[in-house]
Order: sequence, then structure tokens, then C-alpha cells
Amino acid sequence: MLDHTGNENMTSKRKNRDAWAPTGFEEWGGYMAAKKAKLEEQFQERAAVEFKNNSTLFQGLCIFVNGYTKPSADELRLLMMEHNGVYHHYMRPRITTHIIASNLPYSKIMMYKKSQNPLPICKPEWITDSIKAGKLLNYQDYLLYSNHTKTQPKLAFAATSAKLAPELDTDKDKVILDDNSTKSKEVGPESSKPNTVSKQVSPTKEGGSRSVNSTKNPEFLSEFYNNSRLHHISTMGAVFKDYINELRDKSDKSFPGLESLKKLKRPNRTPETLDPMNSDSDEDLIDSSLDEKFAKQEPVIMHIDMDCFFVSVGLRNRPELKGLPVAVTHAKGNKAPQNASSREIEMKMYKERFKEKLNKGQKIEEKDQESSTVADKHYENASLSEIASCSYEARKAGLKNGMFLGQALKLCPDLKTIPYDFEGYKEVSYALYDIVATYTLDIEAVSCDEMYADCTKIISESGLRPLEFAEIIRKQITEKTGCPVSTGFGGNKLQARLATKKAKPNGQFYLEHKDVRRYMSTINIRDLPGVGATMTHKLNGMGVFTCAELQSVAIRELQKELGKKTGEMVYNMCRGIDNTKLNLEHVRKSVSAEVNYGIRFESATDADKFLKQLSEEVCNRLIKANVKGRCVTLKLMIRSKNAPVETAKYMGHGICDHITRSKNLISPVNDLSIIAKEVLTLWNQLQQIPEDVRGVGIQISRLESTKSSEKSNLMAFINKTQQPGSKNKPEILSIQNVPKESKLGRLHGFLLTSKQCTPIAKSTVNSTSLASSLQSTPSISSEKKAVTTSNSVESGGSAISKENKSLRQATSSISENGNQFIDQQLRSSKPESKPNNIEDHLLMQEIDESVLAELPEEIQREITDAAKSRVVKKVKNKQEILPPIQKHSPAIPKSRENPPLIQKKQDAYFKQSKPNIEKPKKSEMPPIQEVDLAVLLELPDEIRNEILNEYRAKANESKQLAIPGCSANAINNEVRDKSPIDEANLSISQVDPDVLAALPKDIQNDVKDYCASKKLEKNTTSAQMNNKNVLIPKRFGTATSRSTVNQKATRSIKSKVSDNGKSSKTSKNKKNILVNNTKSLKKSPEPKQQVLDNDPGPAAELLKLDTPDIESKIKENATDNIMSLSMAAKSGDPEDQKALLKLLVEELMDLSLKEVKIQIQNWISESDSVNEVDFLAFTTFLSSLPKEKRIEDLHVLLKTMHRFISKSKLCVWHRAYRKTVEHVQHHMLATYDSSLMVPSIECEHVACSNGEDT
DNA sequence: ATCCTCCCCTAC
DNA sequence: TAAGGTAGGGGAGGAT
Ligand SMILES: Nc1ccn([C@H]2C[C@H](O)[C@@H](COP(=O)(O)OP(=O)(O)OP(=O)(O)O)O2)c(=O)n1
Ligand SMILES: [Mg+2]
Ligand SMILES: [Mg+2]
Repeated sequence: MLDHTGNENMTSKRKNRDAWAPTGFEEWGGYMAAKKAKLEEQFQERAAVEFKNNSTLFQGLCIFVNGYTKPSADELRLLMMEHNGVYHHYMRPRITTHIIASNLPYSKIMMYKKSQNPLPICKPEWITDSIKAGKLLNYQDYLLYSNHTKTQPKLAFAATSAKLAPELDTDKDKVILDDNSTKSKEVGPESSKPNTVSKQVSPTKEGGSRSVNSTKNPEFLSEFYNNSRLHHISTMGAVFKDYINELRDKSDKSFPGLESLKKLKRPNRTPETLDPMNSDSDEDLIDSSLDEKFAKQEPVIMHIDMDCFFVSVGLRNRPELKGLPVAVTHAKGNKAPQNASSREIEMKMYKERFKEKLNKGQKIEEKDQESSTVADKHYENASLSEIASCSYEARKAGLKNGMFLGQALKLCPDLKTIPYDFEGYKEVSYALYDIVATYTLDIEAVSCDEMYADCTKIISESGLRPLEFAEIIRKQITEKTGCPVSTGFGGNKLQARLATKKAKPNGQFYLEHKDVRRYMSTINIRDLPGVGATMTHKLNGMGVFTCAELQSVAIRELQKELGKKTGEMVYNMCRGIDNTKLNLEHVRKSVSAEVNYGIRFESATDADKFLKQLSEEVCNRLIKANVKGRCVTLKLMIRSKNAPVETAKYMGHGICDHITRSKNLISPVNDLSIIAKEVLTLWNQLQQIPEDVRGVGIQISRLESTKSSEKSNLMAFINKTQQPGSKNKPEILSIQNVPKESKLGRLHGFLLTSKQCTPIAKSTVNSTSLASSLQSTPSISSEKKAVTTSNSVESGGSAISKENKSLRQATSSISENGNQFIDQQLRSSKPESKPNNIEDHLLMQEIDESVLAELPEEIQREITDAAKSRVVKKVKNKQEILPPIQKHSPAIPKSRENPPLIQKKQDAYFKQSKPNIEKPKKSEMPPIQEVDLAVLLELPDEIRNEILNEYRAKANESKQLAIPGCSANAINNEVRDKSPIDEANLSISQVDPDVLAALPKDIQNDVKDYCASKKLEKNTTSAQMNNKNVLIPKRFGTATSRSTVNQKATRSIKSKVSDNGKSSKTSKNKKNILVNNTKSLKKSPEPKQQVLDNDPGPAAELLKLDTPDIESKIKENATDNIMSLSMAAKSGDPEDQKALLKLLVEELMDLSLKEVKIQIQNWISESDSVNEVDFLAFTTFLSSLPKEKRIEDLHVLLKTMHRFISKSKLCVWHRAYRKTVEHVQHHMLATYDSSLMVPSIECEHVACSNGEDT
């Protein structure tokens, strides 16, 4: 560890990245994104295309997308579907016809090439260009490793670079031979591609630098991600966390693996009951069996982890290397003439830094020595390529994962290196997870090769001892994957993990309760999970090296040295105590993308360009994850003052300083234009020299789900409607909101209408803030650079600066946006002091950001400009009238000038919680009062119904959440103050009296009941909230099912609403929403709140009038929908309908079970209305399964459908489900003379439950 | 006292 | 050459 640590420290900053699924794991993450496409839409589009054009463009083609591609794998999948092609999520030996990739490692290309049936590997442009051309172009013109030059498909003279080129070409020929160049159109598209092969080929002189450099190689980003192991493992980690959620959702609760275990044991003993008796065994068993019998009080947690994962996977096809020291790396071993000077310097600096750190602690000796050792090694020309994983034989020589290859070779000269095989890892990971999932779904995915599973039930029900079970499952996994795996069992996660460590390699171990204490004392503190190099150091400084020694340290002492929580954790851990539960429902809290390799900007333009690319990357990930975020953070790694310009490691980041700057947005966003703007603003604020940038990262936090099921279409709906002309979403609020009261009112109820606010103060505030921000910006910018320390979030000033800059230079393209940004920033720059907030409110009131955002850019500019001028004026006024604002800016001395202001403003609106905090998805819907009825009424019935249903559903949810005293007033006040959007969760509860009154009676009752009955629940809920690990009862919330409410989320509620100058925080309670609400109510008397309250009044009235009608309409619509569904088949254009239906059904027939599930999920979860065509298609499809003898599949699919529909509170869906089941049963009876056991849907609405649409 | 931001640390 | 990402817990210290 020291060694590794050392390296890490050297860089001094390492961070992780996330992954996004470049390779192709995206099956789960719905795609939806870019286009918001829903499966429905996809189907429709596809059907339409097929039907009309009967596009068979790709008929007969079966593609497999490997690695990161420009049109993402998902997009390609859709394109294939639209044109009658087939998309494979995995390479299928004799079925796949083409491999699509933007770039592949040489090893991979070779692999494909050598395969028995070499398949052509084409660039994704082949697909897109063919579509554009309306005909299938010759794929040979798009071969990945063909000559890049388009024109010369077959020749590979690329030329300069040469070495690889020839080989590649050769490969190509071999691989691709089959097809002939039938023709090829010109190659326009690929012209840019000469580089595609670049990765490997181009390394010619200048070319070499190009291929790697972020600036010079346009394909840098994708190439980098495609080759980054850390990116891959992060991505896969996220994928498997989702996968587990997915499996759990789909589960029918049957565990075949567990069942077979029961059978195994039964012969010997009677089932569970007798287990205790069984005691065939030994010590362990007896205890455990007793426990099992009664309460299973003793939980049994399993930790399972593949042995030297990457190596094991790689050795599957290299049996000759088994038993030898092997490592997985990019480099092959030889090489690397690096500049010794850089190494020397970096080493020196590293040492210095290390010493500093150590000094803080106390001991240093050993480490110093070690570091020096490392340093020595550093001087040499050893390879600085990192070893991802090394075999246990290699570990005997001292090798460790993460170590540099050069260093490793010194320790182990015989080390064999093998290349990465990311597809292989994924494959094995799936096998691992799938096997464990046959025993239980109480799984917490840790990474692609590791997880925790609660085996309490398995052990008790099967009667097996942990180690017996281990034997079985390990064997199963090894047989299936060809890779060794180790497992550890214990009473908690810590014990299980330590047991696994002891079990490795290829073993198993059960750390029994009685042995815990004894065993713990033998553990080295560094082996405790969570104790890394730094903490080890600190503890070593205290004379602590082992857990035994650690046990003798008082908790106070530990907390003093390590912090409160950390101290306590360590105190417990060294005793084998670990109270953390398995985190079963994984909920993402942030999405980020960063690159700290190969970053070399030569100009501000380079930096801008890359930031935009990275923004795009993050946006894509957000979309893929179905989330939007309200906080944007830019992370930079900047070359340290004395660090060499040329890093020791080729294209590495060297020794750097880290700088972070974040900004809160008023509303959640996943829009590229907005995020890019914010990022560029932040970048400009940081005022860094482009040439010194060595790393860039963008993180989006404070996420909210965008899934319709979860969030509702309200936002989307509102966005669309709100601003007529606008196209985009409501962005972040910017300070300058144009005066569209109605809009504001709807969207951001809290803001209230300006009327309420005291005009003067408010107006002044806004203007002041803006002005201050503007003014301050310049100065600030200069300051910031130096700052390594963190500052307040964003500064309005920065925004301004940005604007200025944008106007001047770089962001010219973005200039338009720039204005918006500025606005936004200004907004964000809340007034620190309350006065500022007030002003902000005024501004907001004046200009609705979201509205603004939607307007054409030109208009936006105008407005923005006008606002600015206005602001300036106001500022002046304010200064006179309300000095506070300006003062504030200056007052904010400490951190960045304006930033604080901005942030505060935002906070005031929303209450945000920390950036990290996320709220449940629910929150997206604005309080119903805010919904503009007029707009609502204008909407199509379907949409209107959806919206209303959403609210209704939320009302239900609120109940669940148990907002006890959810008297609307209090809630409303708070919400308003904060921001509707933020506290989505709250929004549910926010129902204020007026609104409540406006609601249909049944809903009213529901709400009341909930409030009354949920108090109890609330308590429970709050308790759960406290515990991160606690699963949220997803079953309840329709959309929110998965959202876990956590403390932070709750916390957000607290928004500090600073009224005038007073900072009245509505409530702070993290845990108790109710409390918060209550507080807010009490505080409400404040001016702002009152104002707010007033506003609602009118709106409420409107609602009342309209609501009833709407409600009824909704019901009607629902009915209509159902009716239409049944009718659809019959009416319409019979022929067309039939043909379309037939096509769809055939399509479904061709899909794998998994794919169909995904389709079903998308169909249901992406919309609140039932798409008739899809309904008919699915129902017809499912009804035809009995004939196909696919009963298993039918069963699974119905469960899938049930699962997702259960989440929907829409009766329309419930009915659709019943109808489908009815139809299916009919066919079941006809075919098998028996019906299928399927779950039924339960609905609160009696009419729905009883009714039946039929 | 509690919040919030900017880090730092840890894990894979 | 080399592909040093990513998510989340937590602490320090300023602001309220
Ligand atoms: N610094 C690291 C650590 C890990 N990994 C990758 C390669 C590993 O194979 C995989 C799993 O990590 P583990 O910690 O589980 O390590 P191994 O599986 O390699 O070995 P062990 O047998 O100790 O689990 O993650 C990596 O690329 N870089
Ligand atoms: Mg492992
Ligand atoms: Mg592991």
C-alpha cells in the first residue's frame, strides 16, 4: 500500500471517474435520452418507418457495438431497429454480422481477426451514413482499421505512421475479407477518420503526440475512455448496482438456487425446523442452526470477490500462463524513454509533499524510506504503465494492483503481461451476479467483481452451513466463468470482508462470532476497509499499527485525531463491529466525467472545446441515468508551481493542485447547452492558464430523476407549455427572470409574485446582486486563480466575468447562452443577506428563467441585456435605497466575491441540501397551486390527465411519506421559499389548504387520511431516512418507489429562506420533515412568506374552479384511453393497423427475453398514458406465447409488466394490465386448458380495483 | 448549533 | 510511452 500510496500521493490527487457505459452495458439504462425517446416512440417511429417505407435498409444485418462509439450503442440500436436490422448486446458467434466500433485496442482487433469467422469491424458512421444515403453503403469503406483514407479502402498506406498501419491493414483484410467492396461511395464521412486507427497507428512523430493529446486528437475522449481501466471498472460498478436493482424489481421472489439447496439438505434433515438439531456439525453449525431456528438473529453476510479478477479473466484463454506471475497492463514491458529529469523532479516534489503530510502526523520514517525507494526506482526508465491486476504468484514477489509496471518488473523480472479484455470482464461479472442472484437478491453490488449478499435466509432455509454454501456457490461460479473466486462470511459486512481477505486466493472462510475478537486483534489496521494510507499514517503516528493496538485507544482520542464519525468508525471496526447495513437500493447521488490524462491545452480555445466535449459526455450520462442535476461542479488539476511541464508519466498529470468550483442551479438540468454554459462560466471564473491544466472533471449533483414514472411529466409538460415559443427547458433560474408572473407562479411558487414582496427592497436586491456580481467579477476572477482553497460556490461575479469574456472571446459561440448564464449566475448568487434574496426574488419575478430559457436566444439576449441594464439601474438605486446588496458583495469578503451571493440566492429559493444530497425524484412536480390551470386546460386530455394523476399519486405518496402535520400552509411556505423543484418530496406534502380544497374530494380525503395516518409512518420514515441503508419502501410510491429518502434530502427542506434581511431558516430538521414544515409555518409570518401565501390564494381559487372539471375529465380520459385501446384494433384503418401490429409482434418475437423486458419497461415507465399500439402489440405478443410454448417467458414477462405497472398509480395502466392478463389467460386456456398464475394489480381506487374495464 | 462548500480520502 | 475514473463518506472552516 505504501508504494501505491506513494504514487498516488505524488500526484496528490486522484480521483475516480465514473463510468458511463461506453462499451455496451447500456441495456438497462434506458436510452431515452437524447430524444427523450420512449420505447413507445421508438416503436411507433420504427413501425411507422417500416410500415410506410418498409425500410429494410439493414435487413439481414446483425451488429454488435464494441466499446465507445459516437452515436452511442443505444442510438445505434434504435437506428438498427428502425431499419429492420438487428442489434446484439453481445457478440453472437454465428449470428452477428458486423462489429461496430469507433476504436478498439489493437489486441482486440487482433482477437477478432483471429477468430474463426472474422467479422468486419466498422465505424458507426457506416450506419449513420447509410441512413442518410438511404441505402446500405459499402461497409468496407468504413472499416475501422482499413486505411483511413476513404478513397483507398483496400490500401493501407497510411503512411507516416506506419508501423501499425500495415498490420492493421492486414488484419483488416483478413477479418473483413468476406465482403467485397461492392461499391463504396465516397468516403466523405470518414475523412476525418484517418485517425480512427490512430490510437495505435498514428504514433508517428508528431502524430504520436496527436493521438494522445486532448487538444490534437479529436477522438481523444473516446479513445481515452475506451482504454481506461478505471473508467471501465467504475462504469461496470454502476452498471451492476443498477443490475441488482433491476433484478430485484423483476424478481418473482423465486430463487432457484436456494430451492435446490433446500432439496440438497432435506434428505439429511428435516427442513429448517430441525436444522438446529442437526448439528451434524461442528461448532459453528450448532450456533448458527439454533439461531436459524428461532430468529436467525444472527445475520450471515457473505462477501464474494473474484481473485485477481482481470488476470483470471485473461488467463482463461492463456492456460499456459497459469501458475506464473502475470499482470494486466497496457504496456508490454519494454520501453519508455522518459525524461529522467521530470521523474527526478516529480519524485522530489512528491517526497516533500509526503513529508509535509507526515509531519502533520508524526511518524515518517518508514514511509520516507519507502518513498525514497520508490523514488530511486523512479529515476530509471521503467515503465510507468499501471498494473491493473496481478496474479497471486506475482504478489508473492511484492507486486500489487496499481503498481507501475517498471517497478513491478524489478520485483519480478519474470512477470508476464497480458492486455485488457473489458468485454471479458463484463461477461464474467454478469455470470457472477447472475449466479448469486439465484440464491438471493439481498445483494449490495460493490464492483464488477465483488458484492455483499445477506445470506441469513439462505443459511436458515437451506440448513447448510455457510461454508457448505460457499463450496457450492464457488464451484458454480468457477465452473461457469473459468475464474477462481473467494468468499468470506461473517456477522456483518466488515467481518465478511475480512474473511474474504483471509480466504483468498480461491478459498472461503467464515469468521464466526465467537472468533471475532480474537481474529480482529491480528488484523493490521491498513487492512480495515476505509483505512487507507493517510489514516494508517495518522494512526501509526499514534503508535498504532494493529487492531489490537487500536483497541486500546480511547474513542475520544480517535475522534480527536480522525474526526467524530471516523474516529467512532475506527473504534468499532477494530473490534469487528460494523453497524452498516447492506445498501440494497442503490440511488445515485452524482454523475460525473473527468479526464486527468492526456490533457494538454495550448490555448483558451482548446480548453473551451474540451470542456464542451466533456459537458456533452456528462449530459449523455445524465440522460442515460435518467436524471437531471441542480449542481454543476468543475474540477481542475493544475500543474503545481514547480512541477515540470513535461510529466514523468507520458501524458500524465504530474504533480498538480486541485481546484473545484461548483454552482447551484435553480432547476434540475440535463441539457447540454446549459451545462456547457455553466461549465464554461466556472472555467472562466477559475481563471486558470490553459497550458497548465492537467485534468478536467465535471460533476453534476443534487440529482432528480427524469423518469416519467418517477418524476412525472409535469416538469416536462410545464416546460413545454410554459414558454410557448421556447424549445428548451426551463433552465436554471437566472436572476433575471422575466416578468411572467404566471409562469413564475406556476413553476416557482415560492418565488411568489413580485407583488407580495416589498417592491423596493426586492427590486433593489436583485439589481444589487446583479450589479455586485458584475462588478465583483473581474476582481474576483483574478483572486480565484490563486486559490486552491475552496470558495463559496459560484460567484455571481464569476458569471459576469464569464459573460464579459464570452462577449470578448472564447465562448463566442456560446455567447448567447452566456447571457443566460450570467443571468443564472446572478440568480444563483443569492444575496447572502436576506435583502439580497429579496431582491433576487424580485428579479426572479420579473423574469422567469425557465421562460427565458425557452425563448429564442435572440430574445433571451434582449431580455437579458435589458435586465442587465435594469439591474444596473437598480443597483444604483439599491445602493441608494438598499445598500445591502452591494454591500453584500463586498461583504462577502472571504470567499469569492460574488459567488456566495449567488449561491445563497439559489439556496433561498430552493433549499438545497448539499450538493451531494439528492432528493427523491418525486420532487419534480411543482406544487399543484403553481400549475397554471389555463395552461393545463389547454393541454391534450391525455397530458392533462397524466398531470393530474401525478398529483393525485403524489398526494398518495405524501401520505406514505407521512408528513404528519402536513398542513399545507407551512409546507407551502417553505417550499416557496426554497424552491418547488428542490424539495420535490415536500411538494407532495406541500399541498396547501387552498389547494387541498381545490382537489377532488376523494383526493382530499386521501390527503387527510394520509396526513393523519402517516404521522406514524413518518416517524418510521424519518427513522429510515436516518439510516442510509434503509430501503425505502418502494412499493408504495409509484414513481418514487426507489427514491430513497435520505437525511440530506430531507435537509434540503430546510432551505434558508431569508426573508428580508432576516435569515429565517424555515426549518433545519434533517430528519423530520414535519418539524421542518411546522417551523416554516411558524416562521411564515415573515413578509415573504405572507406574500407567498397570498399569491397562492388566487391560484388556488382558480384551481378550485377548474379542478373538479379536470378531475372528471381525467377520469373520462382514462376511460377513453382504455376504450380506445380496445377499440383501436378494431377501428382505424384496419389494414394498416393490422399490418403494423403484425410487424410489432414479429419484432417482439425476435427479441430476446431480456430485450422484451426492456421494451416493456420502457413502454410502461416512460409514459403515464397507455400507448395503444404498444398495448396491442404486447398483448398480442404475450397471447401468442402459449402457442409458442414459451410459458416461462410469458410468466416472466407478465411479472415484469406487473412490476412496472404496479409502480404506476394510474388506473389506466392497471386496466391495461388486467386486460392483457385476461387476454393471455384466454389463450392459455385455449392452448393448455389451464390458466397461468399471475399477480393481480391492486389499486386504491375502488372503481379501478373492482372495475374492470373490460 | 447547523449549514454549506471545498476539499480529502477511500475503494474498486 | 499510456490511457492517473468515479462515487460517496466525511472533515475543516467559514457563514448564518
Ligand atoms: N488499483 C486498481 C485496483 C483494481 N483494479 C481492477 C483490476 C482488478 O482485477 C479489479 C478488481 O479489484 P480487486 O480489488 O478485487 O483486486 P483483484 O480482483 O485483482 O485481486 P483480489 O484477488 O485481491 O481481489 O479491479 C484496477 O484496475 N486498479
Ligand atoms: Mg477481486
Ligand atoms: Mg474486488
